[in-house]
Amino acid sequence: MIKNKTDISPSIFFAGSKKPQLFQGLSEDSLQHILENSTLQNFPKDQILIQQGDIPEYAYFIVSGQMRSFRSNSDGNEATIRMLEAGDVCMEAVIFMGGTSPITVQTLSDTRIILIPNKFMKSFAVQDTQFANNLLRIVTHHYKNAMHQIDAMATKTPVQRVGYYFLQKHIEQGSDHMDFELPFKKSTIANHLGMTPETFSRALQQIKKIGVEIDGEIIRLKDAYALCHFCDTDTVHDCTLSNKEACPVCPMHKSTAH
Amino acid sequence: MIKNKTDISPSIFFAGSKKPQLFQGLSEDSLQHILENSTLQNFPKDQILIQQGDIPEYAYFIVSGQMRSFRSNSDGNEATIRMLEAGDVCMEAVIFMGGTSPITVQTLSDTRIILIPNKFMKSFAVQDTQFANNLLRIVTHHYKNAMHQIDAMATKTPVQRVGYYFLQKHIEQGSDHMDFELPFKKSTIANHLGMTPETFSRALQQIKKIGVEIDGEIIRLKDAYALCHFCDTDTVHDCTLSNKEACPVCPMHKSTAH
DNA sequence: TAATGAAATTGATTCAGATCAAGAACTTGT
DNA sequence: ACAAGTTCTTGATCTGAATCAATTTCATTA
Repeated sequence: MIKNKTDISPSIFFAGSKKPQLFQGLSEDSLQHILENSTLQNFPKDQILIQQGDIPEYAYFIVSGQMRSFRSNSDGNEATIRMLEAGDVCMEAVIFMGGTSPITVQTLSDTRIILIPNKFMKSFAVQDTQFANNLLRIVTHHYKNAMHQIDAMATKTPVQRVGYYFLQKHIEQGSDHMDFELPFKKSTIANHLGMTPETFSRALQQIKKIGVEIDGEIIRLKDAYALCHFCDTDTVHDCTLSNKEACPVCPMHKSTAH
Repeated sequence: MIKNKTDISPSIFFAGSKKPQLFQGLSEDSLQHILENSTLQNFPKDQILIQQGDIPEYAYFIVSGQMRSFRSNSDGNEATIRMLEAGDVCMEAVIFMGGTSPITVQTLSDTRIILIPNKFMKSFAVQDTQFANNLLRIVTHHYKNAMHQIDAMATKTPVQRVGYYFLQKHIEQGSDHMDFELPFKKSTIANHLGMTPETFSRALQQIKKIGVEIDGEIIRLKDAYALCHFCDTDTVHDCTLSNKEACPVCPMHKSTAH
């Protein structure tokens, strides 16, 4: 473990578009205090940072790179819980669960991470209400995503799951862009959506039929409403088309129509 | 909406075995303050308290009765997220998600509920660090359960899911008792475990073969280790048998053996 | 640029769990 | 205690996604 505290300056994550949720609304002092207690470290691809069943030592703030968290059973089957990119935090929820980690965390690329010690997280959450509330917002957000995942696996077809995932990415990257890039390997996304790579691949073929071009990693929408079939009550609010009548299946109109 | 503030006294939930997580560690003043801002109300069976897509107005603390939260899609398929009993809180996570509710909440029996207003929850969480940390603990716990649910649906067979559910209930109700009662209707449990009632029923038949008697709502273990097959790294820590060598499949021993 | 290996696609087959359908067991109320 | 409605169980069938298997495409490195 290389401690190079002096290397960490707030500029690291201010490089990104916006201040990460975890640090929003914190005073400069608080932020400084967090960074002083943390360490910055690089990890190679495919490194396991913590194993399911281990005691969590750190929360991981991703400066650059990709990771995933997953659970695996004795037969070697894996269920991907989250796929993470720069700006995301990981293990921050696990730390407050108490006990050992229910997930394994693994890098998917060379990754630069800020390690925030478990004990510091816990003690600082009690000291700083803003920090506690940031955590609360982040964890509830994860929980919401988990609800979606449960719902998707229980009631949605593979095509619907892929479509919903695409819709989310589309909205994330600004609905004005008609194309976006898959941020992860297809097999990783497939697992996260609870299906095999084969099924994912076949779902892509289906989705082409409703006006979505797929060119390797690049997804291109032929018209702005191509993914509206996959929208739901949670997602409409983030949709810039939602108030436009043109949307063929918008759940906002539906609720009043039906 | 009947406001009968004077009716709410801390004794209501102290009747249960232990102080509910939500109120743990709070000063008497804080607790009083919460109750003064809340209302107590009775609801009949099968009442919808909030619909998916609605703006959450309250967090629900269950004094007595049963509820469930679920998501449903346009085809009428439902995915049960949680099943709740006396002492549980609901919507406390949703309130901090922002936006509309991703879940519908429904009573499963006549139910007595303390309604804590959304706005009060949010403002009090910023005022009182202990309260924020209680929420954090509760929400992370839900999140952990959600992870299990995802994992179970992605990688476990129906029999394994039922077995794991039974193991949890067994541990909850004190591992010394060799029998316990299913707290919910079988079809509700089935849905929560991501299967049809038929599949649940067939899974019960399978489970009988490994030494679990099923007599209506009553589940009786023929030997203390009957459910150990379904244990995992998260659950061992709550298992009173875990340090006993007799456990045939304990993951704690496995990890060192393999 | 060719060679090697990994990832993705495509096809054929299998199988677990959903669905459909009927009957049994349990509740509830009169 | 009986009738009516649930809920649960059991059986038969069907179906969609997993699995198995073979290419194809793409990425990496010699």
